[in-house]
Amino acid sequence: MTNSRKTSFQDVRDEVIRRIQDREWPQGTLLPTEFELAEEFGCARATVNRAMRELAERGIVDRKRKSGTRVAVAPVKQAVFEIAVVRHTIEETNATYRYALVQRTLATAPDWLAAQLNLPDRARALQVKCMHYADNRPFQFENRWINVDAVPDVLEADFASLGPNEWLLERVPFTDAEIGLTSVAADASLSEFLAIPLATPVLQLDRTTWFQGQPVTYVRMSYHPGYRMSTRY
Amino acid sequence: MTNSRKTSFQDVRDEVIRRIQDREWPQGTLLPTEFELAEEFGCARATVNRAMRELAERGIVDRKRKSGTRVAVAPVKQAVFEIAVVRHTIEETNATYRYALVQRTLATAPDWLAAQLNLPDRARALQVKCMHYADNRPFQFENRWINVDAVPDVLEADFASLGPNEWLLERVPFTDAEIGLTSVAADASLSEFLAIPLATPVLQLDRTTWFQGQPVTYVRMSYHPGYRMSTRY
DNA sequence: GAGTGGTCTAGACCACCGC
DNA sequence: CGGTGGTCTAGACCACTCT
Repeated sequence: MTNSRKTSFQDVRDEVIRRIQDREWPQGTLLPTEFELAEEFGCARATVNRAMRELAERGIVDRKRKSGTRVAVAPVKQAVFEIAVVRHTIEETNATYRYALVQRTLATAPDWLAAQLNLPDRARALQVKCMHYADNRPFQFENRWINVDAVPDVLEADFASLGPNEWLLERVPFTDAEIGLTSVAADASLSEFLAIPLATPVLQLDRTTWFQGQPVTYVRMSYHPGYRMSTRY
Repeated sequence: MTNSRKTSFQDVRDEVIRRIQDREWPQGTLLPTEFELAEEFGCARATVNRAMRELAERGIVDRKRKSGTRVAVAPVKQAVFEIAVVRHTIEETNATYRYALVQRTLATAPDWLAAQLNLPDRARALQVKCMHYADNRPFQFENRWINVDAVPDVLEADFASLGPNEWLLERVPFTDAEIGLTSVAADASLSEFLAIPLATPVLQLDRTTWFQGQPVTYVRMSYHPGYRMSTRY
């Protein structure tokens, strides 16, 4: 016997998905109530609820009390990019990871950074520039500013062998982040570190992170040309 | 009185998050069992389960049968980019959207496309090039190929006033998609359409979509310089 | 084998919202 | 007001996996 002793919420979920995909329930259709579906599938209402809640989270259906559940009209597609530590990204491709510190400077935060992070006047920031290599080929250039007030310990970190990203993750797990993706032309510095011609198009990811409302760090990560950030959904 | 008549799964979830953020339960800590937490919070185990399942989905904790629940060590942060229809992206900024068809060509699929979409030999593909403007300024250039076998109706669509993206979404909701983001230099065609100098860095999003295993369309969307794809998490 | 999470049930009450 | 989804409970059995 197959392992279908009970009607599971996954059975309900998958069958509803099938009916939607097969146009048995076209866009905008009002679905049966949870009670009716529970009867049809011969299961408890909670089981149907579990299945439908998942569909609602995925944006496949819209649910409203009293109104009922409808097949979503314009499903908002979401692409989930996993932002992992660079080292993991590299090691996943079976390449050898190498880290190199380029510069570590303590200074008062420049105006634009103070504005970006909403820092008080004359706040101190630690700037860290470093490189990440895959099989000894330049993979990513990292340019980071760390809010010293938020992470006083950072003054004792030399970042000689461990990158600031991994260092921070171990100590100050952030609660909020803002990410941006742009395309920029390599300037003189970038072209040297990434070993590419001047003005080569480069994918640049910038991120600002906060811990419980306090700004922690701002970072710009520039990838080697040809890097493709990808995902499925 | 506040509406806290019962211990809700949200209370449990938020309290657990607090303890993790406040380092009461540092990374790697083994959490109490569901039964113990249920006792502590004075609620049913199912309630605790609901809360913990949500944290597991967010990657905040790792759960394993028998082993128990642990605070995730290197929380894999996920960035969710909403891939909306261009028109919505533009109208959200209160700009006026304008669409223009550039080219519509029916031909046999070129080899590279056949390979990309896994099409049979000599399959027909409809190529559609078009522009999306925001307040009459070039916003995005779209270059798309549509698998005619998957969407025969497409031959009757002229795409004169409605873009292929919106047309397809109404008819062939895809089930799977693969997305990539790269940075490219504007070629001659792109520099004309986007009104930018040759070789300007441009953010390019490419996407292949399938409907129940059958390839539907492949599209490259090139954004105007300065476009920043962003999100929070 | 035994401990832990995963799921299901049957019933209950509540919250929202359209009528 | 009444219908629908949202959630909680108490108990049960199952499935995975560590020892």
